[in-house]
Amino acid sequence: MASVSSQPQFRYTQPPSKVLHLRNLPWECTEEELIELGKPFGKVVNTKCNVGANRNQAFIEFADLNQAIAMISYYASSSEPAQVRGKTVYLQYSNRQEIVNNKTAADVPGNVLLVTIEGADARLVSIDVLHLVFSAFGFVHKITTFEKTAGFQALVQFSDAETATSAKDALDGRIIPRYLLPENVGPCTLRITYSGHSDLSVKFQSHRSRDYTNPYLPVAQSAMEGSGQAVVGLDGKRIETESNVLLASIENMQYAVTLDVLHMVFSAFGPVQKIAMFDKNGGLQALIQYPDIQTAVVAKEALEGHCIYDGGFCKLHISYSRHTDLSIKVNNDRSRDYTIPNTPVVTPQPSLLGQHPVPMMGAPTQQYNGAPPPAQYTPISEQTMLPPSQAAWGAAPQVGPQSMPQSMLQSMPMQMHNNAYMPPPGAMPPQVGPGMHYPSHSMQSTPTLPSYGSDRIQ
DNA sequence: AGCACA
Repeated sequence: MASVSSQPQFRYTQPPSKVLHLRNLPWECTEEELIELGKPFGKVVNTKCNVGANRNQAFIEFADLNQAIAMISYYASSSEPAQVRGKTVYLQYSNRQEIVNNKTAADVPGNVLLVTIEGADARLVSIDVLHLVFSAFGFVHKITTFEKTAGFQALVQFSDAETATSAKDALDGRIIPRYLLPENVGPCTLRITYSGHSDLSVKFQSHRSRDYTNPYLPVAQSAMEGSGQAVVGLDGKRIETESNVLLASIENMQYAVTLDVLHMVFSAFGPVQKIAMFDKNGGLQALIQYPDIQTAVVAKEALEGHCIYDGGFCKLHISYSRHTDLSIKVNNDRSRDYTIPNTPVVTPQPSLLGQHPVPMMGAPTQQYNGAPPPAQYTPISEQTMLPPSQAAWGAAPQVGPQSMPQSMLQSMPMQMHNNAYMPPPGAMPPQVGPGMHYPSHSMQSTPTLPSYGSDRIQ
């Protein structure tokens, strides 16, 4: 007797099953279409589409065997073949008794998305760019990134599955808009599924992971030390490692910059703990220590490239220092520790003020320590503070707990890029467009969501 | 046009 078992299971050899096997389906046939097809014959309890190498096969499982038989019988004698979108599909009993749906976590909606960034330059996509892209759909709580065999991947956590779904639906299969990437970075496609996670564990703010809900999360030590591992960020600019200590160098120092002037300028953004001034390469440099990173970030963003005195004099260049706590040995005219109580803080000498121009910036309308600002100092003007490209920006969310001069709150855009801190969900204005967080140049403030439509895809 | 895992 010839055994049947080795025979390919063709034609009518299959015994009846609640499960029907369909082939020759149109491209990307949906579950809904399968249900439509089977519904006249009974209750479709399960389906599986896009099966097989060509993804043009499918399964339909009925609640009852008789329903499957009814469908097969009907089309066996019908002059009209079964059709989906006008295309003839062929049915037969499946050789399985039930559909096993490998519903993985990737298919179950959740608040965390698994994002695979595809493209030769995928690794050059910074966490900040990802944050920008996904922030368009809601508050992004956390992001972690990692390298797997699948390539460069990220987990993006939203508050709920609905928000995550809207982001997934809009972004899956799209490329990251070119204007968000440095020019030398090639196209990067986003592949998005759901993650099984619901709450990511982020221990540190780093170039690999961020927790935007926790402003006080420490910055990873690894991110602090390696200046060499600076990441290429937006526009190909290096993203520096943030620090609570700023290194300021002063260019075109036509006028003497004193400790007190620096103290005043930098106090506009929060309490200055320590300042140390020193000469380097024939110029003056200073280290300015804040209690926290976010204050330093705000101060750096606001002051970088600006001049202490009008007329292009004493231009500030600011970077993050690798120090986190300055060691001030002695309080003198070059260094000071403002955290030590009862330290006499020398106010600017009247004689000096008479000889020198009035600093153009840095005078807070209200100081963090409650002391009234020296009357001699002109309050910051918006024009002085804002680079032209940023002047059109709208009001920005308040950052951090520091009491900031009201004039600054209104005029200064909070540049959130590279910033480990984001305000908690409650502090976010309801419709902050992603433009809000964009770095100044090349990005315009957009009150609406970015379009990922075909006009942007190229 | 021919049975889904990886």
